[in-house]
Amino acid sequence: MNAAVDLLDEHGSRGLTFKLLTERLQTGAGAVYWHVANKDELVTMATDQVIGTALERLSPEPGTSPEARIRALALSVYDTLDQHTWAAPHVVAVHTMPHTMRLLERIGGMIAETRLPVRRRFAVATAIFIYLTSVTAQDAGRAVAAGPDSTRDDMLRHEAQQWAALDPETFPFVTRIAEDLGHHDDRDQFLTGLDLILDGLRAQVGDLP
Amino acid sequence: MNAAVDLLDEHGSRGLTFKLLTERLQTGAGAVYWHVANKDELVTMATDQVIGTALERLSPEPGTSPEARIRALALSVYDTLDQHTWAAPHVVAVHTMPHTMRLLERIGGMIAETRLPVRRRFAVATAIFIYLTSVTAQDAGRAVAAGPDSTRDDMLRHEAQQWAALDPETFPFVTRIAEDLGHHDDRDQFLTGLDLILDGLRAQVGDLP
DNA sequence: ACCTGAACACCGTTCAAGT
DNA sequence: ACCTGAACACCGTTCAAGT
Repeated sequence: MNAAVDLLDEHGSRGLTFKLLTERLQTGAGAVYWHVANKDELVTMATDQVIGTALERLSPEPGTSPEARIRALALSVYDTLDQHTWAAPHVVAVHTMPHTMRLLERIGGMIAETRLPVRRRFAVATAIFIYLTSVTAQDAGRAVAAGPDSTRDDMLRHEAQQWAALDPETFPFVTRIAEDLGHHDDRDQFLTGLDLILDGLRAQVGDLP
Repeated sequence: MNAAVDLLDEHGSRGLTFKLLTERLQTGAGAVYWHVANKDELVTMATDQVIGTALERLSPEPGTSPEARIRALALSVYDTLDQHTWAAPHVVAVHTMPHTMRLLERIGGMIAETRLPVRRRFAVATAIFIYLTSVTAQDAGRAVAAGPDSTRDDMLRHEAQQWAALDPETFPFVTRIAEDLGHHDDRDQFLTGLDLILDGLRAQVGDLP
């Protein structure tokens, strides 16, 4: 399984083949199939393992507000998945896997410390959980699409140029913000959305220290 | 291209093969490759076309607040992508495609009607755009994972049982909300997160009529 | 300019046989 | 119980040849 994570880091989920895996493990294909049902399950298990490392690396930080700790937790997961860009798109299928359950449990625990009404806890905790996993997946997916050959900046510059080249009459907004895209950071962007959600949460709870 | 969308609806992006496509179009593989570079590009173009239909089906609804119109737009896209579950995961790669640009333009235009400071418009508009596309992608991805054989309810029930079966000591939150998962609706869930974001937006703008 | 379709390289999965 | 590795079915992509 660790070998699978390594190979996925090197080649991505598409680039991982049973040939590569059996070569590295010095075994036959059947050996792998004795432990997993198919390639999907293999990648899913590897993905859950990555989620596990994100939880491990997090320091407790007691004393701070639940919202701040949710923020820190979300960032830790974001950064970890950013290092394993192949993993994020598979978090979808992983809702029932052990480490991913631990992640939801942590978020829920923090929400429970809030003065949010009990009946709203499920909805808000899963909303944050879903925001976290799915936006991370999208950002990581874009990083994969960019490829290791072209740098992220090159790609953003290229995209910004395409935006700027659009017709300003039909695309007044997009053409005007095209240059903002140039110095855009996915991580900041992720935080902006997360903070909007946390602001919404505070608004529902009533903001007191 | 329309044939591609139909086949994708029938078989999903994995199930779409050049064999199926050339049979339906009564041509050879080379004919398809004359128009697209590879399968990825084919699916990307089909995905953008789906986004286009989501924008088409939307009625203008003038007079309502920008936030309410963003909500309606987001729901339209959500529902359309929900009917083409194969598409959502590919919206990532599509940020530069024509209809997807129109979507961002629309959101941005509505944000511009808000009293949000100009320098924050880019960040907030893309935050909403990213929330919309990526959460939709996750929900749709889960629908694909469930498969057409087992119903959604069966799957949720099964997942809820797994949650309930966890150790209540280490998973106090998850086990307690397990039953909420039973009558859970992805669409409501999507709205909960969206409303949190819109609440956050209103909090930043100052809520006036 | 656009299409044909056979050929190629490759990959996930299976399975009879081994230990 | 767990591993071996050859064999199978299939699929994306290419390309010389056609119109």
